[in-house]
Amino acid sequence: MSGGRCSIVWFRRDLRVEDNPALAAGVRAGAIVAVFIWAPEEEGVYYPGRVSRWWLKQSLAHLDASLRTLGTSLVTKRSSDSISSLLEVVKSTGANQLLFNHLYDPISLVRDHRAKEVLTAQGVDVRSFNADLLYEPWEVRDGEGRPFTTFTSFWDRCLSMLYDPEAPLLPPKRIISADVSRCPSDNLVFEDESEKGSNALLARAWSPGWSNADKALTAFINGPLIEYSMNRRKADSATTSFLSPHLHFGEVSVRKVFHLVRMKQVLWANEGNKSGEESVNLFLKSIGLREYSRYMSFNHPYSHERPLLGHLKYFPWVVDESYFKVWRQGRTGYPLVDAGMRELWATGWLHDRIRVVVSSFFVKVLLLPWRWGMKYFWDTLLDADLESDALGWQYISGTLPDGRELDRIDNPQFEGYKFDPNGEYVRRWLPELARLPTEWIHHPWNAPESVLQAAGIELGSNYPLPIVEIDAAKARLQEALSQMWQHEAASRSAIENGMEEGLGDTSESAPLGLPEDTQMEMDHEPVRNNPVNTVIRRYEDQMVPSMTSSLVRFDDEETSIDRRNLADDSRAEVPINVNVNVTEEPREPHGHHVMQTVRTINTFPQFNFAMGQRDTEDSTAESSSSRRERDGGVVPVWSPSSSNFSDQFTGEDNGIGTSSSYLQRHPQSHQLVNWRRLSQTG
DNA sequence: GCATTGTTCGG
DNA sequence: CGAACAATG
Repeated sequence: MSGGRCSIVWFRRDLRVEDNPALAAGVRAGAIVAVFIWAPEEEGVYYPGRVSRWWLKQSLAHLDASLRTLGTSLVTKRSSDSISSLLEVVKSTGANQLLFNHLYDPISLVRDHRAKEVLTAQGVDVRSFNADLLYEPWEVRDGEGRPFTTFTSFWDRCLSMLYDPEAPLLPPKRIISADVSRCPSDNLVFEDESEKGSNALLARAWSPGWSNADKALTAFINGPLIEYSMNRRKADSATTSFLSPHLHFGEVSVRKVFHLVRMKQVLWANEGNKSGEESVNLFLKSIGLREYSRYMSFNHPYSHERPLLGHLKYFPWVVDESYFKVWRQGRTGYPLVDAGMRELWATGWLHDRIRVVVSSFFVKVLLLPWRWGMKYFWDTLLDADLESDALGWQYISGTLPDGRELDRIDNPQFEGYKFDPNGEYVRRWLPELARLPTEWIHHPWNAPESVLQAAGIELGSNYPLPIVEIDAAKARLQEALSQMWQHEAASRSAIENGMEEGLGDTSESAPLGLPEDTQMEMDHEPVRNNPVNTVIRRYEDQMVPSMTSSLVRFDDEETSIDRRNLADDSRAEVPINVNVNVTEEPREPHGHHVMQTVRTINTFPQFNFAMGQRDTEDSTAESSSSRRERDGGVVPVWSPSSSNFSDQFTGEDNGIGTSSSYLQRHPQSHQLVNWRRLSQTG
């Protein structure tokens, strides 16, 4: 069934030939132009870090080699605008079809939607596929057609869907190459000279590329998987799957992972191997978290820069560059934290447990704004992944409905006992502590002077004293929380009294070039209970996940706004705005940031409030809140639609499973950061 | 042995 | 907070 079709297969983060639906569709239809476009400027501040680029380079080479054995090769383009590059490829090859697999980060959502529009307008047939998830975000909904708001409910549903995730596709046997003689490849540069030395080391530990990913998967399933539940508490052990960078670049399909792992589970269940079965459940949960991160990103496109629960915008972050630096360098005086940070710097890798330790320390002990930490992870992690990392940091920061509570400080000393009982991990990464006996390895500040001397340690000199005592940290955190609640309450009452601005928030400024964290309004009613419009289509349909595809749903409910305007805004302009505005800005002392206000805000002020609470006069809410947003000064918004998707967290009677009963039960308090309480404050 | 209280931990 | 688990009597 070949014929006249010539398809561009646009590779992005699906760098594999196996179980690649876009590629498979192209092969089925006829000739293929395989394209990769390197347009990092489109990513704005999320320009990939050094190790991430190193991985990408290897992975592309690997993919190209595979494609060559199948009969074609990878065309590479350097671009500042993916869509114009696609148009060029269309022109130079005569392709009449564009095929790609879905992505769910906010920038891709907008760009891909536009790609589809633009190319379709040029007469190109555009098709897109799910290659990254077990189920598309819009397939997983509660009984009333709304997205789930807690991981557990989400994952339960995924595991009990009436249909299984698609079975993985085999790699094509042969590919018919289109004529690309007039479509030259650009040489892509992923590292500069200064980076080469550091990168050379990476190759010793990692082998990017889809067939290596496949080997890693097999090795994991036949090895560490069965012990996964026993070993997961150790900082050090090589018991994790090490699949995350492979998964990030789509070198291996989660569907394949899922199916293979499930088969093992069935096997072990039949053998009565309880712990093996449990191991699979735990491992699948981590796969589920990855799914959930995409789900959240799709439903809440702001989630990588705004807390999902709005109270955090009143949190008095300590905007202290020197703390930040100490953390990065692994000189906090807490051995487990420092070991983790040194490992991260040296290898681009951290065990999940240690990620939680260091990020939790960052947020709760140092009180630094979580997005700084997230950005640092982005820059340094080999498996840096915007959606997963945003979810992780939000979890740590207590801004997810089912995340950790913010007022609980984990003591790195005790975590050390748990995750690194023999101190091996600390000794490996902190040579200056290598001679300290295990008894003191996680709290050298308590060690007798003689012990320290024998170990060659002089605290405050060759290893620091704790930068903040844990008791002091607890007090500081409590103080910060009570300030946060006061601000929150004052601001709310100011708004209710009709003051235009509420109170200026104390929120994170926009350091490190990151956008200011502003509204995630607490007081908007979620009104998305319209299952009818939930997009349900067949698997190979034309649906591109995009802001606008989600917009469909509230369009119907929302009569007071100019829809065309809204949609236009969210599509074309947004990504450009992001790139333009989110650049490094000098930070000012008190977090007052001057940054260009993004156009979309002004063109679309009324959006939030049209959905807004029923018991508040619309106009009031409208003006105050939109004003605040502007006054905040720094609000890169790439789609007005996005805020819409977060208000479900804020409502009281949106019937999210058990949550409403929780709501009834817990009275408001200024002590606890807890979404249930928060929701009651409305 | 089992009910009771304390502790840990949770996506 | 509440569930699960541990220590305790």
